[in-house]
Amino acid sequence: MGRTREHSAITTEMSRIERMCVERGLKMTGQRRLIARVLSESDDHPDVEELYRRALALDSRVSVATVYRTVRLLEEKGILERRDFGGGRARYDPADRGHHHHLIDVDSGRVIEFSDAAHDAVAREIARRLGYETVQMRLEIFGRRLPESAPAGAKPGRRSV
Amino acid sequence: MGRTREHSAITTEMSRIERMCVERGLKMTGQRRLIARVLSESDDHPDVEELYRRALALDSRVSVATVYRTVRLLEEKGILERRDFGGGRARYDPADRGHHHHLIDVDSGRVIEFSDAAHDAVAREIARRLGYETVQMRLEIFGRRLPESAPAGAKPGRRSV
DNA sequence: GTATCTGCAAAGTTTTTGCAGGTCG
DNA sequence: CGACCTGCAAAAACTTTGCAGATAC
Repeated sequence: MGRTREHSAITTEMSRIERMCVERGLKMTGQRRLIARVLSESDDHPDVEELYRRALALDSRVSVATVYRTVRLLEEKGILERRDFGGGRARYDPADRGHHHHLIDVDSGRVIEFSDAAHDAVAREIARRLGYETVQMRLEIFGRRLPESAPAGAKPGRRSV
Repeated sequence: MGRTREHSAITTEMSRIERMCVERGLKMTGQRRLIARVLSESDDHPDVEELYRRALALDSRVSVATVYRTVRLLEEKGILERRDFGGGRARYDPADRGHHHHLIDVDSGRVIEFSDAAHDAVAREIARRLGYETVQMRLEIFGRRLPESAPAGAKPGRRSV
């Protein structure tokens, strides 16, 4: 919580997202740098409201309108992906984190994130056969724990299968 | 445009969705019957606006508010599934239709339904590897039309259907 | 310098809700 | 009859936009 206020101090380092912005020739303003940093430091799927809150905590010189404008810009540039998890708000996910899907335990409600290149290839091939190039995809599996040799201490977290 | 106009004639038959409502003990009003019928006769994924339009064409004694209230009710009862295909509007899909996935054209908003046994097998195998038995799954592919025999004048619009 | 960006607030969209009257069971 | 439903319009929730001043390159 207690994020120190370094403000616009000796920020020698460029955030991961900012680097992508620069690579794409975007004009970098203080606000964009700020939002890029917030995005780089987030490993969840924040909505605009949440991004705005996190940005404000670092520097008050930013408005919601700018957050909206920036995420839209970054989405157009392929830096962010917009996700619709329901709930009426768009949520954002840096595109360089790779796709991940969700396995939802129907009994406990727990969500396991995973990624699977083979699956994605299959899905992309389906799209191609239908005449489409895949821009984004979302797979949600609802499942029930197998009673088998279940490893006892299974921990939540991203997994590659 | 030639939607058959049986109107409120000798509607001896109960629509598919209406039957599901009755089975769940819902009070059936004229509006709910109407909306149930529209849903039963639709084989796409209409949003509320579109449902309202189709309902109005059959009987003018219905309001958007009631359509919103009804789809929410039917969703809670498991009769409808709410889909987020982007475009800002929720779209609805009767839950009793067979298992299928969706390919969403990000430019036109059009939705293509498909099913693919090979894909489902892959997904089931992923779940099994994670220690889960698949109960249900949902795949949504967002794609852009491949420049095959594409006519030159296709402009990416905000959305259509 | 100049094209672009930003904050503010007002306007747009989509969905929900308060209320008075109407309907189902 | 009593509980619930509906229409209407106003409100809420989320996102976009017009404009004047500020800023990056």
